[in-house]
Amino acid sequence: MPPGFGRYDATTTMILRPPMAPKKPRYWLVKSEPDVFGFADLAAAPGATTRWDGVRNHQAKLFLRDGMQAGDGVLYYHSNADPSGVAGVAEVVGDAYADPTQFDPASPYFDPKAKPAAPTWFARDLRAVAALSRFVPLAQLKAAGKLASMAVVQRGSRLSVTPVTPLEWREVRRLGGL
DNA sequence: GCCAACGTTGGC
DNA sequence: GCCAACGTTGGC
Repeated sequence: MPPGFGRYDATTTMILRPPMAPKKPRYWLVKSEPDVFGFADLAAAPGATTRWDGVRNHQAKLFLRDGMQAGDGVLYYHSNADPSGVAGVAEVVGDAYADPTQFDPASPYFDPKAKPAAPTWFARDLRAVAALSRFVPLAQLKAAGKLASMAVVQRGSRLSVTPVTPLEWREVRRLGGL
């Protein structure tokens, strides 16, 4: 090992890993009932973008607020549908912000305990990227060995926002013809 | 529409 | 802090 190696190494590390290095994309699955707001509704929205609000589960909130990053990939899943399954791909737009519905007494998502100075619930904006060429029904997700660990195929799974691994992301897209 | 699986609420 | 009751989710 040459003299001065440590200093050289420190310098290269600075160059190869600058403080502003882009973050690795993460992947998620969100559930929505197509009778309420399906992937087609998202694609037809202004800018193909909508506010993802009304999440009232703390675990899902943490994924939404702290896990998601702008640009992350999102699998758009239709729940309570015939059949249920993944309909399209979306992306995370911008940063998390306080969910305004928690402060709105007229909203079904109103939370009387929530304080504007310290919001309880958070929202994100999601933008439709592409419908799957082939809808991927839940039965197909369950039959795919690579997807056995996905939250959505687990019995009794109710979380409306769940993480997806890069491998799962690629496999669902492949099954969907993207 | 049924009902299993969860999460939350509230009495104690 | 326990836990029964209740409400909701979501597959089927």
